[in-house]
Amino acid sequence: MKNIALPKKDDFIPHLAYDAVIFGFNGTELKIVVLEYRKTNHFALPGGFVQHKQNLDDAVYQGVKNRTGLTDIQLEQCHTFGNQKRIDKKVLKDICKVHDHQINDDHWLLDRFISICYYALLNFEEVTLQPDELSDSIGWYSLHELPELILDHKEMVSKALEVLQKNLDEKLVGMNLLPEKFTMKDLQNVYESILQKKLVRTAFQRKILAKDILIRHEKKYTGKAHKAPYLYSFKLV
Amino acid sequence: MKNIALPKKDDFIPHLAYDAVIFGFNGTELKIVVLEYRKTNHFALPGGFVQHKQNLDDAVYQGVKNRTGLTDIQLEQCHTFGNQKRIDKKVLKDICKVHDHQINDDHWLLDRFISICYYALLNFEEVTLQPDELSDSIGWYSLHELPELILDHKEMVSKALEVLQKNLDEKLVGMNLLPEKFTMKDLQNVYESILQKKLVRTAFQRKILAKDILIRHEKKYTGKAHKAPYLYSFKLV
DNA sequence: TTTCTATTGTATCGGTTAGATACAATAATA
DNA sequence: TATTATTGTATCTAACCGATACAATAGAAA
Repeated sequence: MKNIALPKKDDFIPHLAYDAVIFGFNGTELKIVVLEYRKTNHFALPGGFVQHKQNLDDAVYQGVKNRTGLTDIQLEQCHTFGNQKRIDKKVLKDICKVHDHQINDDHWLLDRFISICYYALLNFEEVTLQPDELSDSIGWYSLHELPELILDHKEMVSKALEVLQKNLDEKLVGMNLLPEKFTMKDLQNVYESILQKKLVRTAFQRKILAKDILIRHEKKYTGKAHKAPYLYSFKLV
Repeated sequence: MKNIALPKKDDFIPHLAYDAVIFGFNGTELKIVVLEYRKTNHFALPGGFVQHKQNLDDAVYQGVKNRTGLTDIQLEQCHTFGNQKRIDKKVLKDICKVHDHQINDDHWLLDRFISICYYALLNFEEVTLQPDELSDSIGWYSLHELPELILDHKEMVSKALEVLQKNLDEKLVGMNLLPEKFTMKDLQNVYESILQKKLVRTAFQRKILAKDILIRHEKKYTGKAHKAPYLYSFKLV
């Protein structure tokens, strides 16, 4: 393993970071991307810093791409976390030590940081996560089985989910959360996973069909002993 | 006029600012607080910087209090503006020059800043605005008659209004915007000003009364030749 | 082939909500 | 006393949602 160079102080806006809550759906459950820093047992959301010459939004897009391998994702801001206590020197020292960097207490990486939290929603099955060199592993974790996260990253997840739920009806169409063709039950599963509650099947079907956003295709024969559901796709506006 | 000391670089987190959109209601219209920097003809939202030892929320509360004289206001975050181009060296130089401070192009106040935008709602009639020493004037401006604002402050106003509209039904907005006792029409005016559209009178009245959040008091005789409306106040939960 | 079972698609009933309309009550004026 | 503008409320209708019912399956079991 080669040692990673630390980010250079002068490249970045000091005291400012971003973190991203990336939601994915695997057909059953809502999951989020969490990465583990090499040999530290520290789990965290993908995050990073903003360069002096970068737009904030661009920095987040690029940074998430670099750290996860994900491209073409639609990130949206959800909250800025600015508590003065959101700092944990031990965590960062642990991370740096693994790469043979001893940093002092006054190193800029150990400063107080304000972090702007973004979130995204994407199709779990159409992407491959690529951990960067800092990370030992990167993976999808179920919301109910998250490892302990560093700093206030757990709070960020809660906030992102809250914002996602609030905007669900406006946001979902066009989000490539499902394969091209899907059943009504598949779609209902997405809603239920995000809203974290059961929906009434008949009312859900009626509501979605009334929106007139779906095209009905052939039936999907699953081999099960019951009526086969139709497949649908989203109407492209 | 005595000269104002510039904020000291080392006290504050560099490149980081906040701005606040403070909504008030005068019985007819929604207005916001805008201040004018002395003798510069530059109008801006009240804003400032975050000290190293301050929580972000606290910094905004304190800063808004210092710059406007407003206390006990409930500020909420609405968006963080991080475009790299949100900078206007001329404006800041103008402001500093008035106070006999010549600043060079590389002065930290002319750096690129990321600004976290907050908003608040308050009772127009119960507050007195106190401009700070930087400001020539501070005042309430109708949304439709805003002066030209520096940087992207106009965009901040739009964003804040959007967030306010989205959260209107949960927020019980009138509470902060109306005098203790008010008529149903007063409350409807608040809603209409915020939503920027006319509401159906009878449906509005029915909806609000159904919420069971109002106490009905005596009638209000205005001297007009028609039935006098009841006065209401909010039930304190 | 017939029967059985689980699931899907749709219709219907009742309750709630909102816009539209109607109208009685009323405060001051002509 | 008649007039006028506004307020408070009731009613009609349409839209929407949960609950329920039920027919239409697709395959397995008998």
